Amino acid sequence: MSKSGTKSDQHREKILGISREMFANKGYEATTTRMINQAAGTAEGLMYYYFPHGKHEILDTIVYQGIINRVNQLQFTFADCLTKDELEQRLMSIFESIWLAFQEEENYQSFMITIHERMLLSDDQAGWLLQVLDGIVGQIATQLKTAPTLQPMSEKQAQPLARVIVSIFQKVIYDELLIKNNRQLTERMKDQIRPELSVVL
Amino acid sequence: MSKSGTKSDQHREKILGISREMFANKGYEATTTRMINQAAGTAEGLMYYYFPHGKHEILDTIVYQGIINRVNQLQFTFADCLTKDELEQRLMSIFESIWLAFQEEENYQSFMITIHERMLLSDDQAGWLLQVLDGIVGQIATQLKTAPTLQPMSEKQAQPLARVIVSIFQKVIYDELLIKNNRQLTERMKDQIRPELSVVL
DNA sequence: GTCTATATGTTGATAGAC
DNA sequence: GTCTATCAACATATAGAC
Repeated sequence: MSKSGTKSDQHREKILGISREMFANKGYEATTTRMINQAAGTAEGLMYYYFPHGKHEILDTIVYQGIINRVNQLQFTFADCLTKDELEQRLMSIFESIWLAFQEEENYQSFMITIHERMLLSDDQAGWLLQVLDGIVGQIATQLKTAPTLQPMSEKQAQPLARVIVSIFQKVIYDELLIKNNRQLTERMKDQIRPELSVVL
Repeated sequence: MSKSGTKSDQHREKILGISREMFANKGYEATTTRMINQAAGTAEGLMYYYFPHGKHEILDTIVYQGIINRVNQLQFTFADCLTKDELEQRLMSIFESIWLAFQEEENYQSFMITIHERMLLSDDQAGWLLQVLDGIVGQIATQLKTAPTLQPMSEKQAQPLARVIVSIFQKVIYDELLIKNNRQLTERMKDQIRPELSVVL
């Protein structure tokens, strides 16, 4: 809806895009409406035509977009993994997919905003992150139960194991993005993850 | 050094304590020097006597204190864990210790500031978090190698396993503190961790 | 819808008396 | 060391012409 390419909508989208970028890189409070208007190339007053409630309405809109856009699109199977090594390899490529998703500019910015401006958001607005991770856990658990490689796995074991695997992924992602400020997928990261997967499978 | 109870030092400490609390709860940018001065009960100008470079010097001082105070004081052993169940129990109590450490007011505030104001800090200032976690990994790995319960564990296995265990802990702590905004240790959290430990041991 | 001009309050920081 | 008074800059938001 209202996704049409109207000139006015383009202004609205421009403001949202610039804001998302600046909120993610400089922080919400440190980003002034003047900076947004200037970078978006729009006049001072116009912002309040599209967002009558001002700056905070922009933030809410961004995070809400983040929620609805982030439907899980990951697709994979373990059915063709006949050796433990192949299974490990498959999980590594799943990690790379997840990492890549977090690098996609809009996702990255929504992630950073969600973490850094948590106190300005509702529990619901921040919850999308947990939902995304849980979704991945669910998918991995489902596949684990049908993986030909491992000894037949009970429902009661697949779920915790899937959680552990996602914890391994999540730790690396959070450490790199939030602490080390690094967005490059390095061999060092993969060399760290591989033995961890190996030890739990 | 300079920990003496001089009147002036008390003023300095008061400003730092109030600032740490406010930076953690409201964010650095959203906290004004006026709020700090008022809450600390000190006059407008006095802040610049103790911190000539202003607001940012306070932030730097807080984070630097966070680094040097956070020497790892965790002590434990697996030598008396004769069954897998006892080992699991021991790891659960280690988790509770870590959780408790993150709840200690000063640690909690330093943690929140480090995450939320990451862009205002140097890599070095943010690095203490990784160091603390790595320290725990090291301790657990050392103990795993001498645990009577498990089949004798090679150096090459203990390290990844210890990393996995800490990943499990870290995921829960980050999810609760950063996303769910929860500081209470619930049974739900423990019930989630236990089967995960069980599946990797 | 888009613009310019401006109101109103707040910010971090300084000067200088005591 | 501690205070009061104040500055210049900047913030968000609004009014109103086009």
